Amino acid sequence: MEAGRSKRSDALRNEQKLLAAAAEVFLVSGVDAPIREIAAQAGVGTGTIYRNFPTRADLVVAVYRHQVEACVEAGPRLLSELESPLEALRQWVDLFVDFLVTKHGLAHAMQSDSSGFEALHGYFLERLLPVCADLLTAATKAGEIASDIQAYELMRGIGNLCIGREGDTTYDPRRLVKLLLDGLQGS
Amino acid sequence: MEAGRSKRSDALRNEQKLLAAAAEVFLVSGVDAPIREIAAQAGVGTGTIYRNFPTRADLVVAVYRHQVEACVEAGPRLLSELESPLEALRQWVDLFVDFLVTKHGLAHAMQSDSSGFEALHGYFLERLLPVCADLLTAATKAGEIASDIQAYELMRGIGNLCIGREGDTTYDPRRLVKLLLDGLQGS
DNA sequence: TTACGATACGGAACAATGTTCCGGTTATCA
DNA sequence: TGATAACCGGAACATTGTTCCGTATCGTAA
Repeated sequence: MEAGRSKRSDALRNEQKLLAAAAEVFLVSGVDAPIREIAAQAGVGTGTIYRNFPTRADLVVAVYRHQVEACVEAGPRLLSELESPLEALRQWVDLFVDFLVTKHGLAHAMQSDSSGFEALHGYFLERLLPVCADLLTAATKAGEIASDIQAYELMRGIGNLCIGREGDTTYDPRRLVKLLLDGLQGS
Repeated sequence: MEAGRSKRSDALRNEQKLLAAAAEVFLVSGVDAPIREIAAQAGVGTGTIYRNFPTRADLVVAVYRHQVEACVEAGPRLLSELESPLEALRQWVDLFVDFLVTKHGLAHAMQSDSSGFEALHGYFLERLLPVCADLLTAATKAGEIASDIQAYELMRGIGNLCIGREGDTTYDPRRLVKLLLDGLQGS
């Protein structure tokens, strides 16, 4: 593996320009902003975007990779730092929710079944699902959770609850996620 | 009110043809099927659709109006039939969830902030929110609910949990909604 | 330094879909 | 039956995703 030679210098520059431009545009117009808008912001053609990031999900993943990884690392850390696994799960979910709600439209995109966002769903699952599963298992073993819900279902549920226009003071995803977690403790 | 003369007979016929065609297409392709597809199924031009149903939400509302109204009527009935207001709320939510998950993409559309679906959100809220609020208030007064969540937030949360591809056996909205309702009883 | 092949670039071109608009048609009524 | 207002169909336009190819640039070897 690692076949193929390294990229050309201008290609590398463009990749960086694209990442910066995408981060900027995502902030303003959301993760489903038109490709042309990102291309214009970066000062490149649309072809260059597709060459570097074949699907939109690839671009989103690249932009938010650091933050996702931070969430991945937080799982085991919280589990070791805190007495209660359930409390660790709660704090980890807080991080996850914060991440989702601060990225305009990301939660919506994560569960979307169109526009080449499937890969995004897959990436998040691949990285975060094991972390969540560990937290869930630990809390269950500690007898702090009565439900037998699976990690996948829980994450999808949390992700779905985070969907919504931001700035809506009458809908706070955090309140609902808290209710959901409360529900884990048994009826 | 009721100003304006009655519609022409061909206009009425087309309206019926459109409702039947839309119901058919929604079943197969979901509520965000292309307008042209619905027009073709009905055997009319796209202009005719826009004349009868200016926004996509208007068409969706017209197609599902009966079922929404059934849900509206079920609220007070359950409340009077059952001893426990919380149980009434649970059963009513069951009806609501059944309705959402059996309509391909409806839950998704309800919270969408684009494509002229805002009116759909508004219609559902206008009809169902008071019903949900009554159930919630009754359950709270009966001391069966500890949370001080508002009806709007609860309905949005339930709606969001119902978003997802159907046929996914690993994600069951009903299980998550149950957890959410369990959470209402207090942590 | 220059020439050449590989690589990457930009944007035109095509496809899918939403939406508007208008010339022609039809229903209604006097 | 004829006038007219309402209505119809679909062409035309706008937006966005995606592909493709002629051209420009980079890296390298002579």
